[in-house]
Amino acid sequence: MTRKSINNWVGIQTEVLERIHNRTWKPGETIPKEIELANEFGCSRVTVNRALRTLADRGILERKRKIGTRVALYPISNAIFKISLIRKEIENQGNTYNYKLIKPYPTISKHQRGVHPNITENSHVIFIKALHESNRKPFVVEDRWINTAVVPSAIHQTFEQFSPNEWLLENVPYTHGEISFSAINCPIENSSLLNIDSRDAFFQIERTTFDKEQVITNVLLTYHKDYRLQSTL
Amino acid sequence: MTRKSINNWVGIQTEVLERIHNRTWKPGETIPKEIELANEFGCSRVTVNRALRTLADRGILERKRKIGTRVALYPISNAIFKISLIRKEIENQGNTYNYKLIKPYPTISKHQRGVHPNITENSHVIFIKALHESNRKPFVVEDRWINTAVVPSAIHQTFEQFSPNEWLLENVPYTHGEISFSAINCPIENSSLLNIDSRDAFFQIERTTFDKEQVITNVLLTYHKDYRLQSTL
DNA sequence: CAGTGGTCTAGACCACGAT
DNA sequence: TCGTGGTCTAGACCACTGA
Repeated sequence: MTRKSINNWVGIQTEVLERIHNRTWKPGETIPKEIELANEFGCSRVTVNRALRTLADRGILERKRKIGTRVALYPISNAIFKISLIRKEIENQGNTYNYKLIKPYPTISKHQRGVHPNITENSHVIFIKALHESNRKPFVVEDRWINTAVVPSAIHQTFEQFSPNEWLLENVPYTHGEISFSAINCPIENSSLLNIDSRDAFFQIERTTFDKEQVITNVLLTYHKDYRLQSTL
Repeated sequence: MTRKSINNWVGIQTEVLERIHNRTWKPGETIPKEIELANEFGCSRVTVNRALRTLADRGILERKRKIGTRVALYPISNAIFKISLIRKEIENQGNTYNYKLIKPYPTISKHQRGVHPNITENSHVIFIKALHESNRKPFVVEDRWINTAVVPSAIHQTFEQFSPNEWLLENVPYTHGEISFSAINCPIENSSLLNIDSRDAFFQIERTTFDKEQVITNVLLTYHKDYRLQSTL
Protein backbone atom coordinates (compact mmCIF):
# COMPACT_ATOMS: atom_id res chain seq x y z
CA MET A 1 0.00 0.00 0.00
CA THR A 2 1.67 3.11 1.31
CA ARG A 3 -0.09 5.28 -1.25
CA LYS A 4 0.21 8.62 0.39
CA SER A 5 2.29 9.42 3.41
CA ILE A 6 0.56 11.44 6.14
CA ASN A 7 2.28 11.68 9.47
CA ASN A 8 0.12 14.07 11.49
CA TRP A 9 -3.25 13.38 13.02
CA VAL A 10 -5.02 16.41 11.54
CA GLY A 11 -3.98 15.33 8.07
CA ILE A 12 -5.29 11.86 8.68
CA GLN A 13 -8.53 13.27 10.03
CA THR A 14 -8.95 15.34 6.88
CA GLU A 15 -8.28 12.34 4.68
CA VAL A 16 -10.77 10.20 6.59
CA LEU A 17 -13.41 12.93 6.34
CA GLU A 18 -12.79 13.16 2.62
CA ARG A 19 -13.26 9.42 2.17
CA ILE A 20 -16.50 9.51 4.12
CA HIS A 21 -17.62 12.50 2.14
CA ASN A 22 -16.90 10.99 -1.25
CA ARG A 23 -18.47 7.72 -0.16
CA THR A 24 -15.30 5.63 -0.36
CA TRP A 25 -16.44 4.58 3.08
CA LYS A 26 -20.23 4.63 3.21
CA PRO A 27 -22.45 5.21 6.24
CA GLY A 28 -22.65 2.07 8.34
CA GLU A 29 -19.55 0.51 6.80
CA THR A 30 -16.56 -0.66 8.76
CA ILE A 31 -13.34 1.09 7.84
CA PRO A 32 -9.88 -0.52 7.99
CA LYS A 33 -8.45 -1.07 11.43
CA GLU A 34 -5.92 1.26 12.97
CA ILE A 35 -2.87 -0.81 12.09
CA GLU A 36 -3.88 -1.05 8.46
CA LEU A 37 -4.39 2.67 8.21
CA ALA A 38 -1.11 3.29 9.99
CA ASN A 39 0.61 1.15 7.39
CA GLU A 40 -1.15 2.88 4.52
CA PHE A 41 -0.36 6.37 5.76
CA GLY A 42 3.11 5.42 6.87
CA CYS A 43 2.67 6.62 10.41
CA SER A 44 2.33 5.11 13.84
CA ARG A 45 -0.88 3.63 15.16
CA VAL A 46 -1.14 6.24 17.92
CA THR A 47 -1.43 8.98 15.32
CA VAL A 48 -4.24 7.16 13.52
CA ASN A 49 -5.82 6.52 16.90
CA ARG A 50 -5.95 10.19 17.74
CA ALA A 51 -7.50 11.10 14.39
CA LEU A 52 -10.20 8.43 14.65
CA ARG A 53 -10.85 9.03 18.33
CA THR A 54 -11.44 12.72 17.69
CA LEU A 55 -13.88 11.92 14.89
CA ALA A 56 -15.66 9.45 17.16
CA ASP A 57 -15.98 12.20 19.79
CA ARG A 58 -17.72 14.29 17.13
CA GLY A 59 -20.17 11.49 16.39
CA ILE A 60 -18.91 10.91 12.85
CA LEU A 61 -17.43 7.51 13.60
CA GLU A 62 -18.50 4.75 15.96
CA ARG A 63 -15.79 2.66 17.52
CA LYS A 64 -15.99 -0.61 19.41
CA ARG A 65 -13.28 -2.89 20.60
CA LYS A 66 -13.11 -6.15 18.76
CA ILE A 67 -15.60 -4.84 16.18
CA GLY A 68 -13.66 -1.98 14.69
CA THR A 69 -14.55 1.49 13.47
CA ARG A 70 -17.69 2.23 11.48
CA VAL A 71 -18.97 5.33 9.75
CA ALA A 72 -21.95 6.48 11.80
CA LEU A 73 -25.25 5.73 10.08
CA TYR A 74 -26.85 8.89 11.36
CA PRO A 75 -24.02 11.27 11.95
CA ILE A 76 -24.64 13.36 14.99
CA SER A 77 -23.75 16.98 14.65
CA ASN A 78 -22.81 18.82 17.76
CA ALA A 79 -23.88 22.41 18.15
CA ILE A 80 -21.60 23.80 20.81
CA PHE A 81 -22.54 26.96 22.66
CA LYS A 82 -19.89 28.57 24.77
CA ILE A 83 -21.47 29.85 27.93
CA SER A 84 -19.51 32.70 29.38
CA LEU A 85 -20.16 35.88 31.31
CA ILE A 86 -23.01 37.99 30.04
CA ARG A 87 -20.69 40.98 30.24
CA LYS A 88 -18.15 39.18 28.08
CA GLU A 89 -20.80 38.23 25.55
CA ILE A 90 -21.79 41.87 25.15
CA GLU A 91 -18.25 43.21 25.13
CA ASN A 92 -17.18 40.62 22.60
CA GLN A 93 -19.76 42.11 20.25
CA GLY A 94 -18.00 45.45 20.64
CA ASN A 95 -20.84 46.94 22.67
CA THR A 96 -20.72 48.73 25.99
CA TYR A 97 -21.99 46.85 28.99
CA ASN A 98 -24.11 48.17 31.83
CA TYR A 99 -25.59 46.50 34.83
CA LYS A 100 -28.58 47.42 36.97
CA LEU A 101 -29.90 45.74 40.06
CA ILE A 102 -33.68 45.84 39.87
CA LYS A 103 -34.78 44.62 43.25
CA PRO A 104 -32.92 47.13 45.45
CA TYR A 105 -32.13 44.62 48.15
CA PRO A 106 -32.00 40.89 47.70
CA THR A 107 -34.64 39.23 49.79
CA ILE A 108 -34.12 36.09 51.75
CA SER A 109 -36.97 33.63 51.89
CA LYS A 110 -37.90 30.09 51.26
CA HIS A 111 -37.76 29.11 47.67
CA GLN A 112 -40.83 29.80 45.60
CA ARG A 113 -39.79 28.96 42.09
CA GLY A 114 -37.74 26.35 40.31
CA VAL A 115 -38.23 23.76 42.98
CA HIS A 116 -35.39 21.33 42.91
CA PRO A 117 -35.25 18.07 44.85
CA ASN A 118 -31.98 19.05 46.43
CA ILE A 119 -33.41 22.27 47.81
CA THR A 120 -35.08 21.31 51.05
CA GLU A 121 -38.13 23.02 52.48
CA ASN A 122 -35.94 24.78 54.98
CA SER A 123 -33.34 25.99 52.54
CA HIS A 124 -33.00 29.71 52.53
CA VAL A 125 -32.37 31.26 49.21
CA ILE A 126 -31.60 34.77 48.01
CA PHE A 127 -33.63 36.15 45.14
CA ILE A 128 -32.12 38.67 42.77
CA LYS A 129 -33.51 40.37 39.71
CA ALA A 130 -31.11 42.32 37.54
CA LEU A 131 -30.87 43.83 34.10
CA HIS A 132 -27.90 43.65 31.74
CA GLU A 133 -27.72 46.34 29.08
CA SER A 134 -25.91 46.44 25.77
CA ASN A 135 -25.24 49.97 24.50
CA ARG A 136 -27.71 51.29 27.09
CA LYS A 137 -30.46 49.09 25.74
CA PRO A 138 -32.00 46.21 27.65
CA PHE A 139 -30.28 42.99 26.70
CA VAL A 140 -31.27 40.34 29.19
CA VAL A 141 -33.08 40.07 32.51
CA GLU A 142 -31.39 37.88 35.09
CA ASP A 143 -33.79 36.21 37.53
CA ARG A 144 -31.83 34.22 40.03
CA TRP A 145 -31.89 32.44 43.33
CA ILE A 146 -28.84 31.37 45.26
CA ASN A 147 -28.79 28.58 47.81
CA THR A 148 -27.28 30.17 50.92
CA ALA A 149 -26.79 26.79 52.51
CA VAL A 150 -24.04 26.21 49.95
CA VAL A 151 -22.94 29.81 49.45
CA PRO A 152 -23.36 31.57 52.80
CA SER A 153 -21.10 34.44 51.73
CA ALA A 154 -23.70 35.48 49.17
CA ILE A 155 -25.74 36.94 52.03
CA HIS A 156 -23.22 39.73 52.45
CA GLN A 157 -23.38 40.77 48.82
CA THR A 158 -25.71 43.53 47.70
CA PHE A 159 -25.07 42.92 43.99
CA GLU A 160 -25.36 46.62 43.30
CA GLN A 161 -22.04 47.05 41.52
CA PHE A 162 -21.69 43.70 39.83
CA SER A 163 -24.09 40.97 38.85
CA PRO A 164 -24.51 37.68 40.66
CA ASN A 165 -23.61 36.14 37.30
CA GLU A 166 -20.16 37.64 37.58
CA TRP A 167 -19.70 37.22 41.33
CA LEU A 168 -20.64 33.56 41.33
CA LEU A 169 -18.44 32.66 38.40
CA GLU A 170 -15.42 34.23 40.08
CA ASN A 171 -16.04 33.07 43.62
CA VAL A 172 -18.04 29.89 43.63
CA PRO A 173 -16.66 26.87 41.82
CA TYR A 174 -19.16 24.41 40.44
CA THR A 175 -18.80 20.86 39.31
CA HIS A 176 -21.57 20.59 36.74
CA GLY A 177 -24.82 22.10 35.57
CA GLU A 178 -28.03 21.80 33.62
CA ILE A 179 -29.18 24.15 30.91
CA SER A 180 -32.31 24.45 28.83
CA PHE A 181 -33.54 26.75 26.10
CA SER A 182 -37.15 27.60 25.42
CA ALA A 183 -39.54 30.21 24.08
CA ILE A 184 -42.10 31.84 26.35
CA ASN A 185 -44.94 34.33 26.26
CA CYS A 186 -45.74 37.33 28.32
CA PRO A 187 -43.32 37.44 31.21
CA ILE A 188 -45.29 40.51 32.23
CA GLU A 189 -42.92 41.68 34.89
CA ASN A 190 -39.98 41.50 32.54
CA SER A 191 -41.58 42.89 29.41
CA SER A 192 -41.47 46.42 30.78
CA LEU A 193 -37.83 46.00 31.71
CA LEU A 194 -37.02 44.80 28.25
CA ASN A 195 -39.15 47.63 26.90
CA ILE A 196 -41.33 45.57 24.64
CA ASP A 197 -44.85 44.34 24.16
CA SER A 198 -45.73 41.78 26.78
CA ARG A 199 -47.29 39.56 24.14
CA ASP A 200 -44.02 39.19 22.31
CA ALA A 201 -42.10 35.94 22.32
CA PHE A 202 -39.03 35.77 24.47
CA PHE A 203 -36.03 33.55 24.25
CA GLN A 204 -35.25 32.10 27.62
CA ILE A 205 -32.35 30.15 29.08
CA GLU A 206 -32.60 28.38 32.40
CA ARG A 207 -29.46 27.23 34.11
CA THR A 208 -28.84 25.36 37.33
CA THR A 209 -25.35 24.73 38.67
CA PHE A 210 -24.22 22.21 41.24
CA ASP A 211 -21.33 21.55 43.53
CA LYS A 212 -21.26 17.80 43.94
CA GLU A 213 -25.02 17.20 44.09
CA GLN A 214 -25.76 20.37 46.03
CA VAL A 215 -27.60 23.08 44.12
CA ILE A 216 -25.67 26.33 44.08
CA THR A 217 -27.91 28.54 42.02
CA ASN A 218 -30.64 28.69 39.42
CA VAL A 219 -31.01 31.44 36.89
CA LEU A 220 -33.63 32.39 34.33
CA LEU A 221 -32.26 34.57 31.54
CA THR A 222 -34.95 36.34 29.53
CA TYR A 223 -33.48 37.90 26.41
CA HIS A 224 -34.60 40.89 24.41
CA LYS A 225 -36.83 40.27 21.44
CA ASP A 226 -35.07 39.05 18.32
CA TYR A 227 -32.20 37.55 20.29
CA ARG A 228 -30.56 34.74 18.38
CA LEU A 229 -28.17 32.19 19.72
CA GLN A 230 -25.84 31.15 16.93
CA SER A 231 -23.34 28.41 16.42
CA THR A 232 -21.81 26.20 13.78
CA LEU A 233 -22.08 22.52 12.99
CA MET B 1 7.82 15.09 45.48
CA THR B 2 6.08 12.04 44.13
CA ARG B 3 3.26 12.39 46.63
CA LYS B 4 0.60 10.37 44.92
CA SER B 5 1.07 8.15 41.93
CA ILE B 6 -1.50 8.52 39.17
CA ASN B 7 -0.75 6.91 35.86
CA ASN B 8 -3.86 7.44 33.77
CA TRP B 9 -5.03 10.65 32.17
CA VAL B 10 -8.56 10.58 33.59
CA GLY B 11 -7.16 10.30 37.09
CA ILE B 12 -4.88 13.24 36.48
CA GLN B 13 -7.76 15.24 35.05
CA THR B 14 -9.81 14.53 38.16
CA GLU B 15 -6.94 15.58 40.41
CA VAL B 16 -6.40 18.80 38.47
CA LEU B 17 -10.12 19.61 38.63
CA GLU B 18 -10.06 19.00 42.36
CA ARG B 19 -7.14 21.37 42.84
CA ILE B 20 -8.89 24.06 40.82
CA HIS B 21 -12.06 23.45 42.74
CA ASN B 22 -10.48 23.67 46.17
CA ARG B 23 -8.48 26.71 45.10
CA THR B 24 -5.05 25.12 45.36
CA TRP B 25 -4.69 26.61 41.90
CA LYS B 26 -6.71 29.82 41.70
CA PRO B 27 -8.32 31.34 38.61
CA GLY B 28 -5.72 33.14 36.53
CA GLU B 29 -2.79 31.36 38.15
CA THR B 30 -0.18 29.41 36.27
CA ILE B 31 0.01 25.77 37.24
CA PRO B 32 3.22 23.67 37.18
CA LYS B 33 4.51 22.71 33.79
CA GLU B 34 3.90 19.31 32.27
CA ILE B 35 7.23 17.82 33.24
CA GLU B 36 6.85 18.85 36.86
CA LEU B 37 3.39 17.33 37.06
CA ALA B 38 4.63 14.19 35.34
CA ASN B 39 7.31 13.88 38.01
CA GLU B 40 4.86 14.51 40.81
CA PHE B 41 2.32 11.97 39.57
CA GLY B 42 4.97 9.51 38.54
CA CYS B 43 3.77 9.20 34.96
CA SER B 44 4.96 10.25 31.55
CA ARG B 45 4.57 13.74 30.18
CA VAL B 46 2.27 12.55 27.39
CA THR B 47 -0.26 11.39 29.95
CA VAL B 48 -0.23 14.75 31.70
CA ASN B 49 -0.46 16.41 28.31
CA ARG B 50 -3.63 14.57 27.43
CA ALA B 51 -5.28 15.44 30.74
CA LEU B 52 -4.43 19.13 30.44
CA ARG B 53 -5.20 19.33 26.74
CA THR B 54 -8.66 17.90 27.33
CA LEU B 55 -9.33 20.42 30.08
CA ALA B 56 -8.13 23.21 27.80
CA ASP B 57 -10.59 22.00 25.14
CA ARG B 58 -13.32 22.39 27.73
CA GLY B 59 -12.25 25.96 28.45
CA ILE B 60 -11.17 25.24 32.01
CA LEU B 61 -7.48 25.78 31.33
CA GLU B 62 -5.65 28.10 28.98
CA ARG B 63 -2.41 26.90 27.51
CA LYS B 64 0.29 28.77 25.64
CA ARG B 65 3.67 27.67 24.51
CA LYS B 66 6.48 29.26 26.39
CA ILE B 67 4.01 30.72 28.91
CA GLY B 68 2.60 27.57 30.41
CA THR B 69 -0.83 26.51 31.58
CA ARG B 70 -3.17 28.81 33.50
CA VAL B 71 -6.51 28.27 35.18
CA ALA B 72 -9.02 30.16 33.04
CA LEU B 73 -10.16 33.38 34.67
CA TYR B 74 -13.64 33.06 33.26
CA PRO B 75 -14.16 29.39 32.70
CA ILE B 76 -16.17 28.79 29.59
CA SER B 77 -18.79 26.12 29.86
CA ASN B 78 -19.80 24.36 26.73
CA ALA B 79 -23.41 23.42 26.26
CA ILE B 80 -23.38 20.72 23.63
CA PHE B 81 -26.52 19.87 21.73
CA LYS B 82 -26.51 16.74 19.67
CA ILE B 83 -28.37 17.37 16.47
CA SER B 84 -29.76 14.19 15.02
CA LEU B 85 -32.75 13.04 13.02
CA ILE B 86 -36.08 14.40 14.18
CA ARG B 87 -37.40 10.87 13.98
CA LYS B 88 -34.61 9.65 16.24
CA GLU B 89 -35.23 12.44 18.72
CA ILE B 90 -38.87 11.41 19.04
CA GLU B 91 -38.18 7.69 19.11
CA ASN B 92 -35.47 8.14 21.72
CA GLN B 93 -38.14 9.60 23.99
CA GLY B 94 -40.08 6.38 23.58
CA ASN B 95 -42.77 7.99 21.47
CA THR B 96 -44.16 6.93 18.13
CA TYR B 97 -43.15 8.94 15.14
CA ASN B 98 -45.31 10.04 12.24
CA TYR B 99 -44.59 12.13 9.21
CA LYS B 100 -46.87 14.17 7.00
CA LEU B 101 -46.07 16.12 3.89
CA ILE B 102 -48.10 19.32 4.00
CA LYS B 103 -47.55 20.83 0.59
CA PRO B 104 -48.68 17.91 -1.60
CA TYR B 105 -46.04 18.50 -4.24
CA PRO B 106 -42.81 20.30 -3.71
CA THR B 107 -42.70 23.36 -5.87
CA ILE B 108 -39.72 24.54 -7.78
CA SER B 109 -39.13 28.24 -7.98
CA LYS B 110 -36.64 30.92 -7.34
CA HIS B 111 -35.80 31.39 -3.77
CA GLN B 112 -38.03 33.67 -1.75
CA ARG B 113 -36.82 33.27 1.80
CA GLY B 114 -33.58 32.90 3.65
CA VAL B 115 -31.55 34.59 0.99
CA HIS B 116 -28.00 33.44 1.15
CA PRO B 117 -25.11 35.00 -0.75
CA ASN B 118 -24.23 31.66 -2.25
CA ILE B 119 -27.68 31.20 -3.70
CA THR B 120 -27.67 33.09 -6.96
CA GLU B 121 -30.70 34.77 -8.44
CA ASN B 122 -31.02 31.94 -10.91
CA SER B 123 -30.73 29.14 -8.44
CA HIS B 124 -33.73 26.89 -8.47
CA VAL B 125 -34.79 25.62 -5.14
CA ILE B 126 -37.39 23.15 -3.96
CA PHE B 127 -39.69 24.22 -1.14
CA ILE B 128 -41.10 21.67 1.23
CA LYS B 129 -43.34 22.01 4.24
CA ALA B 130 -43.80 18.98 6.44
CA LEU B 131 -45.05 18.04 9.87
CA HIS B 132 -43.41 15.63 12.30
CA GLU B 133 -45.68 14.11 14.92
CA SER B 134 -44.89 12.55 18.26
CA ASN B 135 -47.59 10.16 19.50
CA ARG B 136 -49.93 11.54 16.84
CA LYS B 137 -49.52 15.05 18.15
CA PRO B 138 -47.81 17.86 16.23
CA PHE B 139 -44.19 18.07 17.28
CA VAL B 140 -42.38 20.26 14.80
CA VAL B 141 -43.02 21.90 11.46
CA GLU B 142 -40.22 21.55 8.94
CA ASP B 143 -39.98 24.43 6.46
CA ARG B 144 -37.21 23.76 4.01
CA TRP B 145 -35.65 24.68 0.74
CA ILE B 146 -33.10 22.60 -1.09
CA ASN B 147 -30.66 23.96 -3.61
CA THR B 148 -31.15 21.80 -6.71
CA ALA B 149 -27.95 23.11 -8.23
CA VAL B 150 -26.10 21.11 -5.61
CA VAL B 151 -28.62 18.31 -5.13
CA PRO B 152 -30.28 17.70 -8.51
CA SER B 153 -31.57 14.29 -7.41
CA ALA B 154 -33.86 16.03 -4.93
CA ILE B 155 -36.12 16.97 -7.85
CA HIS B 156 -37.19 13.36 -8.24
CA GLN B 157 -38.23 12.99 -4.64
CA THR B 158 -41.82 13.57 -3.61
CA PHE B 159 -41.05 13.40 0.12
CA GLU B 160 -44.38 11.75 0.78
CA GLN B 161 -43.06 8.72 2.63
CA PHE B 162 -40.05 10.18 4.35
CA SER B 163 -38.97 13.66 5.30
CA PRO B 164 -36.34 15.70 3.53
CA ASN B 165 -34.63 15.77 6.93
CA GLU B 166 -34.10 12.05 6.70
CA TRP B 167 -33.43 11.82 2.97
CA LEU B 168 -30.79 14.53 3.00
CA LEU B 169 -28.94 13.15 5.99
CA GLU B 170 -28.70 9.74 4.37
CA ASN B 171 -27.95 10.81 0.84
CA VAL B 172 -26.26 14.17 0.81
CA PRO B 173 -23.02 14.59 2.70
CA TYR B 174 -22.23 18.01 4.03
CA THR B 175 -19.05 19.58 5.21
CA HIS B 176 -20.30 22.12 7.73
CA GLY B 177 -23.30 24.14 8.78
CA GLU B 178 -24.75 27.06 10.67
CA ILE B 179 -27.42 26.86 13.33
CA SER B 180 -29.33 29.42 15.32
CA PHE B 181 -32.00 29.29 18.02
CA SER B 182 -34.61 31.95 18.60
CA ALA B 183 -38.12 32.64 19.85
CA ILE B 184 -40.80 33.95 17.51
CA ASN B 185 -44.40 35.08 17.49
CA CYS B 186 -47.34 34.22 15.36
CA PRO B 187 -46.12 32.02 12.54
CA ILE B 188 -49.74 32.13 11.44
CA GLU B 189 -49.47 29.45 8.81
CA ASN B 190 -47.82 27.06 11.25
CA SER B 191 -49.92 27.74 14.31
CA SER B 192 -52.85 25.81 12.89
CA LEU B 193 -50.60 22.90 12.04
CA LEU B 194 -49.22 22.87 15.55
CA ASN B 195 -52.77 23.23 16.80
CA ILE B 196 -52.18 26.20 19.06
CA ASP B 197 -52.95 29.84 19.49
CA SER B 198 -51.16 31.90 16.89
CA ARG B 199 -50.14 34.42 19.50
CA ASP B 200 -48.15 31.84 21.41
CA ALA B 201 -44.38 31.89 21.50
CA PHE B 202 -42.60 29.32 19.41
CA PHE B 203 -39.15 27.92 19.72
CA GLN B 204 -37.43 27.96 16.39
CA ILE B 205 -34.24 26.48 15.02
CA GLU B 206 -32.78 27.56 11.71
CA ARG B 207 -30.13 25.45 10.08
CA THR B 208 -28.15 25.85 6.90
CA THR B 209 -25.77 23.18 5.65
CA PHE B 210 -22.98 23.48 3.13
CA ASP B 211 -20.85 21.32 0.92
CA LYS B 212 -17.61 23.21 0.57
CA GLU B 213 -19.05 26.74 0.33
CA GLN B 214 -22.09 25.67 -1.67
CA VAL B 215 -25.40 25.86 0.15
CA ILE B 216 -27.18 22.53 0.21
CA THR B 217 -30.27 23.33 2.19
CA ASN B 218 -31.88 25.62 4.72
CA VAL B 219 -34.48 24.56 7.22
CA LEU B 220 -36.69 26.33 9.71
CA LEU B 221 -37.91 24.08 12.50
CA THR B 222 -40.86 25.47 14.43
CA TYR B 223 -41.49 23.45 17.56
CA HIS B 224 -44.69 22.88 19.49
CA LYS B 225 -45.37 25.14 22.41
CA ASP B 226 -43.47 24.31 25.59
CA TYR B 227 -40.67 22.61 23.71
CA ARG B 228 -37.44 22.70 25.67
CA LEU B 229 -33.99 21.96 24.43
CA GLN B 230 -31.97 20.55 27.28
CA SER B 231 -28.33 19.83 27.89
CA THR B 232 -25.71 19.69 30.58
CA LEU B 233 -22.72 21.85 31.41
C1' DC C 1 -10.28 -17.12 23.73
C1' DA C 2 -8.92 -13.82 20.40
C1' DG C 3 -9.33 -9.41 17.99
C1' DT C 4 -9.62 -4.59 18.19
C1' DG C 5 -9.42 -0.25 20.29
C1' DG C 6 -7.52 2.36 24.65
C1' DT C 7 -3.72 3.87 26.82
C1' DC C 8 1.04 4.23 28.75
C1' DT C 9 6.08 5.00 28.30
C1' DA C 10 10.60 7.13 27.06
C1' DG C 11 12.72 9.75 24.09
C1' DA C 12 12.78 12.82 20.31
C1' DC C 13 11.95 16.78 17.49
C1' DC C 14 8.95 20.63 16.12
C1' DA C 15 6.35 25.19 16.58
C1' DC C 16 5.03 28.98 18.67
C1' DG C 17 5.83 33.17 21.00
C1' DA C 18 7.96 36.11 24.59
C1' DT C 19 12.21 38.57 25.19
C1' DT D 1 17.19 32.75 21.35
C1' DC D 2 15.17 29.52 24.19
C1' DG D 3 11.32 27.76 27.14
C1' DT D 4 7.02 25.50 26.97
C1' DG D 5 3.48 22.99 24.94
C1' DG D 6 2.32 19.97 20.58
C1' DT D 7 3.07 15.89 18.48
C1' DC D 8 5.30 11.63 16.64
C1' DT D 9 7.33 6.95 17.16
C1' DA D 10 7.86 2.01 18.50
C1' DG D 11 6.68 -1.13 21.48
C1' DA D 12 4.06 -2.78 25.21
C1' DC D 13 0.21 -4.12 27.96
C1' DC D 14 -4.68 -3.59 29.23
C1' DA D 15 -9.89 -3.77 28.56
C1' DC D 16 -13.76 -4.74 26.40
C1' DT D 17 -16.63 -7.74 23.74
C1' DG D 18 -18.04 -11.17 20.32
C1' DA D 19 -17.60 -15.97 19.22
